[in-house]
Amino acid sequence: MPYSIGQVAKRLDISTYTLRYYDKEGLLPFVDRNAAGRRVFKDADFNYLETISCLKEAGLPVKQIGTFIDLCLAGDRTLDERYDFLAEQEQALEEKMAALQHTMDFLRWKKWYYKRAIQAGTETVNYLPDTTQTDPALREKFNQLVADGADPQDLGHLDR
Amino acid sequence: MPYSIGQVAKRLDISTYTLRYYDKEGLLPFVDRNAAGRRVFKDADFNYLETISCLKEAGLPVKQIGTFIDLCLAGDRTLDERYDFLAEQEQALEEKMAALQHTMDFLRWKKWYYKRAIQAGTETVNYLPDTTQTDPALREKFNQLVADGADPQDLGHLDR
DNA sequence: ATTATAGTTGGACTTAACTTTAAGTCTAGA
DNA sequence: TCTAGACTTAAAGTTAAGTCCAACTATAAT
Repeated sequence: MPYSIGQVAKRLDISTYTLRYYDKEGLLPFVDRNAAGRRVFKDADFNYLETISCLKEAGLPVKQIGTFIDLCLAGDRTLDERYDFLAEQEQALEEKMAALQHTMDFLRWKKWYYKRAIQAGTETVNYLPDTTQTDPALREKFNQLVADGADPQDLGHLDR
Repeated sequence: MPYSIGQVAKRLDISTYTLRYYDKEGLLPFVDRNAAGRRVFKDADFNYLETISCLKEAGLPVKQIGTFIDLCLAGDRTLDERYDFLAEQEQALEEKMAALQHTMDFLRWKKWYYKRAIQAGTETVNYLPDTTQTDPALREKFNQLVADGADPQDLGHLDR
């Protein structure tokens, strides 16, 4: 039932330094201390710890996570605020994931681009004549292939 | 056809400081200089700049982006290496997106959790009797609802 | 010719999120 | 009782990615 900082660190696969840093930054006000002043984590604390690591994964700065933890400890009168906070984070995360999907699309187009270059033995097959600029029609073609149902992951696949 | 650092900064919506920093870190070795020593960007450079911003979006550190740019400037003999580099980034990005989806799932479960709490007027509806620990059966129930085809985005929706 | 604006450099500063150090305390086992 | 290992704190150090400053140069418009 009670866990030391070292045990928690191992279980969450983070360092004790990090846990103490979080505590200093106000993320762990719920952690008890024993007579010797050492931190004593309880099972219920893992709910908070899971939330903290989720918000961290979502890209929130430590300070904002602290704000949320404060709301949690303030009791039922902050239920609405907590809901709104999470809804905002959901929205932000949706946007971030859409951006990453866009990045992924670019990566796949570039893989296809290099697949063509490797097969031709030279990057110039992708350039406009007498330039070092990528032929815009090529990207159009890639987009068309994807729009026509090709798997963008496969399009750039290359066996050597 | 030629662009100043300020024009490029505006077009990419980043600061001139950032562009100079990238240059200092070796990300822009392809940029020309005029007689006065000022950077002169050409149209072809935007291919590189787009790639840089994509890799940045993907979360790559500036140094690794520099490595890739170096490969690009080394000519056709690095085509394979460049392909592999991009394939690795694609893989890493897939993993990151999966992790973010997991984070999103958690956020939506918590929204549902708070929706219940708000409707009951107290968070205790979510706890195991006589504890402050979340009832594990509740999360099971949420997972079940999602597995049964409910939209997790809707499940936590709350009108007030 | 003067002035405003945009560019140059090297180097210092900032912020976030750790990470380490120093100096000391506590606890369990030989 | 002694020692190893885990803990405590405050404070300093690190790293990444900018961000800014000082001192200077170049260009364009009045």
